[in-house]
Amino acid sequence: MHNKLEMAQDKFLGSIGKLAGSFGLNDFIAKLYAVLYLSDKPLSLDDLVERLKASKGNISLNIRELERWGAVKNVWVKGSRKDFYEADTDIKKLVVNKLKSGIQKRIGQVSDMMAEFKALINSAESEMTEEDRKIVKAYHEKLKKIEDMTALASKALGLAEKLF
Amino acid sequence: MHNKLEMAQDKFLGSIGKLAGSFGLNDFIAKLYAVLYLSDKPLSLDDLVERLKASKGNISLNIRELERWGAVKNVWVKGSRKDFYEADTDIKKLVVNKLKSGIQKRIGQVSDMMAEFKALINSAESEMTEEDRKIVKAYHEKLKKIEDMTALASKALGLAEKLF
DNA sequence: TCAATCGTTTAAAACGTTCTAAACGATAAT
DNA sequence: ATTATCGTTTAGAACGTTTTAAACGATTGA
Repeated sequence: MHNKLEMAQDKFLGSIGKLAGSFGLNDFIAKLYAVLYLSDKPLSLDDLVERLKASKGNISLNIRELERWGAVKNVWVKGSRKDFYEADTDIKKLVVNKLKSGIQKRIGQVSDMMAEFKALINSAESEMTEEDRKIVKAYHEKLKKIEDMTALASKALGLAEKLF
Repeated sequence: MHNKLEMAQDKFLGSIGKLAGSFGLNDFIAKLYAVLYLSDKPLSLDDLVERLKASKGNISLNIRELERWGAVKNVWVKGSRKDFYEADTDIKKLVVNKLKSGIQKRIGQVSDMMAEFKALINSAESEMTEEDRKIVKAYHEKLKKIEDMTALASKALGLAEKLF
């Protein structure tokens, strides 16, 4: 590849990495995907080692993660016994799926969390003082607010799904 | 506070921490906010040290961060020269604001990133081979997809804003 | 059968982030 | 004035995560 193009890509990869990092996901896996996404042909593990100057192990690990996400697939290249990888270029689908499942998981976690907390504070009722009961009542009101918010989040997710 | 209540809260705090962590933000700051959110009265730095079994420094640092977010405010308690803190209980507002500004920032980053990348690959044009030109053309098509997606994200954000 | 070429696994190193303990300056009480 | 009580700052410790290099097993080719 032309040198200036590679330099341009490198800058791009750096930004992609930062962006991904700020979303709480690994920089490197994002760069890896980006390289495959921009490539006009499938790349081998060794190509990626060379392109990203990272260890085989690291790339192997993260490629498998990308496969698990359905973001990358293994393709056969005639005449080579290496594995070659190719990005699924439907970025929108990938991002939306990932966000959707992520949000749903979190909403589920919140529900579980709330249920457990409520069960615990209620089970303590028999041994509570009057003061404690007041506190617990206040808890329930505050928890209600959180529940309202998750309900809204669910609704918003449904709307967003239609939009995309 | 009643012992069982405290244990219940501790479990809750643990879950909150994990949840926050999975969003890429600090566990501890989430627990800190949660304690203040659930508390029926403002708490001092020392109260929080005792409640969370963490160092003063850590709490001081994270309280200031919460203040910066508008999630917590310093209140005066008659008869004490300590600082007391109180959670802003409008969780919905807090979460929505934080998400909104976060998403907007990211969208901006993507735009900047794309602009820079395009500028770089175009500036290289004069020294490019025919093959390079083909690659660049393919880049532009792929970048277009990303731009479409961010545009959609902006639109979705606008809709969500109305909903909340 | 032996050697070379793969991708994966693993134990340890490197790294950034978070946390702590101690020192500090500021303010208030004695 | 001196001491006690605050919150903040900071240098280093602790921690989890990520990355590497090397070893490995499996597969292909000679």
